[in-house]
Amino acid sequence: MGRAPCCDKTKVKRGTWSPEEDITLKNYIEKFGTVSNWISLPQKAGLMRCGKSCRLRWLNYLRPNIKHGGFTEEEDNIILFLYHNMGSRWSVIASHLPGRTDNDVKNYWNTKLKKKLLLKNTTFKSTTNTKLNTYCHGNSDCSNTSTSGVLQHAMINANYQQNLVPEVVLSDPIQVQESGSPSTNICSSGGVSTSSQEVTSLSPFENKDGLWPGNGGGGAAQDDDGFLMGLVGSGFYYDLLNDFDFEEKIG
DNA sequence: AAAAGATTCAACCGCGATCCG
DNA sequence: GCGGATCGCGGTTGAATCTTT
Repeated sequence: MGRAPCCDKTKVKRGTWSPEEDITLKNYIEKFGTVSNWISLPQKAGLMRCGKSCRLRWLNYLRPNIKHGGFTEEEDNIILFLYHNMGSRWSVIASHLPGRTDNDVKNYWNTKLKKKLLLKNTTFKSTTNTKLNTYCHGNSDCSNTSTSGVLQHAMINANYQQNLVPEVVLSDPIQVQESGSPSTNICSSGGVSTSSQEVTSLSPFENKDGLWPGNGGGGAAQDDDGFLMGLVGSGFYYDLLNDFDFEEKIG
């Protein structure tokens, strides 16, 4: 015996919503406020629709302050970052992007960002003096970096198993100077550990347990130009999109 | 100009989680 | 504590639109 359907599909309209239906639904919700029971809404509002369909239409399209299309580069980075660290948890990812819905983010990932990654998912290379665009947090001096409260929030609160985050292999090792707590020894295989050392590769957000860093530690790493590489709390982050573009940018 | 192929994205589906009597 | 009802999510579909041939 299968699962009972949420509504009688022979008695509800399906497919694209008409402008009239949109107005009816919007007017009803604006008049009566937050919906406590979506299943009974269509009947009350006079819509020949399934309650789930109404909910979806409201959340993904009619709700105020919804943004469609035109994802910014920062949004791309946030999506990439969160996807690589927690997988396809679209609602969580969308919650860090004001005005974006999980459906929008999912579609954007499946149609554009994923392809972008596949096209460039080869060896990651950097060179000396290449300025990684990093996000940072905690005790770090973030003056030279792009910061994001959204990401800081995500980093502190998430504790997901690290997976899929590619290691950045540095074709020319760089000398970095760490400041802050020496306990921020989280980068593997030649990563930043103590003051002034050569770094051959960067493994973001990996500590000895293979988990995301918690809140604590903190420190800053600079390359030999004084550019802050960006230890983040107890972790490290580099800008995925910029890294993907390294070979194009550097040649 | 037309056909074919590719892309986009709104909407649907079904399942696990949560709520509530 | 149990079980049915509902919610919320991620995966998938398919019609509409765009691009290429």
